[in-house]
Amino acid sequence: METARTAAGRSTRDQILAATCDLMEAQGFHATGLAEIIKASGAPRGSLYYYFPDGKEGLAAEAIARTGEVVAERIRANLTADGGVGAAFAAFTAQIADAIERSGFRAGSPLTTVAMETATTSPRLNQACREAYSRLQAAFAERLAMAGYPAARATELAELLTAAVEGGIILCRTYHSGNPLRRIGAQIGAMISAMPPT
Amino acid sequence: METARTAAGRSTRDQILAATCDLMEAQGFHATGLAEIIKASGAPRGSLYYYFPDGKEGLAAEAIARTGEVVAERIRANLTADGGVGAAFAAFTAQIADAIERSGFRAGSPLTTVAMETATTSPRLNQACREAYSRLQAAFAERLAMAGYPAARATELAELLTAAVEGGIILCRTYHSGNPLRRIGAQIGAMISAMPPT
DNA sequence: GTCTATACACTGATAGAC
DNA sequence: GTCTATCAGTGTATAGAC
Repeated sequence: METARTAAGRSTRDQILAATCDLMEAQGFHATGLAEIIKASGAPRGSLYYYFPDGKEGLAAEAIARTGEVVAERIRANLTADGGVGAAFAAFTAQIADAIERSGFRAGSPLTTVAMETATTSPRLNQACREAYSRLQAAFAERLAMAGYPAARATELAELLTAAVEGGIILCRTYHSGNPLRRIGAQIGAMISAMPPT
Repeated sequence: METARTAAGRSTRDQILAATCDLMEAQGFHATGLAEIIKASGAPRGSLYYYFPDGKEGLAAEAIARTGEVVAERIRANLTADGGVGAAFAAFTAQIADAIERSGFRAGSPLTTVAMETATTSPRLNQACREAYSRLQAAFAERLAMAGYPAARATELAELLTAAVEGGIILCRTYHSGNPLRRIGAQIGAMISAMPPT
């Protein structure tokens, strides 16, 4: 399949997808209109249904999938195991807190809103969210396994880390401050450090 | 101000508010229409703007406030300190997991979706969410203080518990299972038990 | 590939009768 | 207090020209 390229080298399809990711992260599924996506992406108006014949739901499903990959990759890249997993996790959450602040509290937890909106109303988007969360958890688990945790324990702990980060981001965006996540990361980090991998 | 009562003894205003709480918990703010609220509440069509002259936003703000009070009360009632705070927290999360399953994964985290949708788009709803979350955290902190934690430490730990529960519920609703929250509650509970209140 | 025009179902909100 | 009628706006989606 041929893909047209813009001057910036990103395909029109890609621009639409990227704008969808951003807007749904900030506002969720229902608050984000197709018109808004087109406007934000700078893509040609007529090409949305050409590239995404399934309309808004198909577009959102792909956006969720991409977000899952991007975030999982970010976990692998930024959750370094130097100085122990506990300290590394605290530093990782602090990094996220910085990014949330820089975004003006529009970014963070890019799956949460859509996941909650569609958990029982769109099987397709629910499935996409499941797969995306599974990727995040797998990325955490991979890092924990590398730090010496047995596979089962790594999986279990990864689920806790995923939830703690999600919950922390919700508080950050609500309170317009990065500090809740920083404090949560520090506390979980200390707890991890106090408990051996065993 | 006089308040009309229905046969069931609940005011029309109350029915509308209760329906709004339920629907926004399941779907969020933008997906919930006023028509849907009227239908679900069984309230007279003409009375919505009579009781809530500020329209949807005012109605939602009150629903958020009520939800905050209800959930904080539930924390105080169900987070018993018997057998240590760690075990009590694990039991508390298991209770929530049961309720989520019983609801068909429509209930749980009644503030999350609206909080995320409106964090940067509606100052009024953002403020309502802040106050609601503060009540939850205060309820947790109160229980921790009763268990022997110094005030500052209780506040900090309460923030972690709030975030962990929120994050766990997101996973439960996404995966259509109560187990993520049960596992998370057990892990946090164990960590708390291993660390003295100091 | 992209455009415009358009269909048609809502949405939240208001006015005025009863 | 409640109802109905109505408004203007927006939502997604489609058809057909270019």
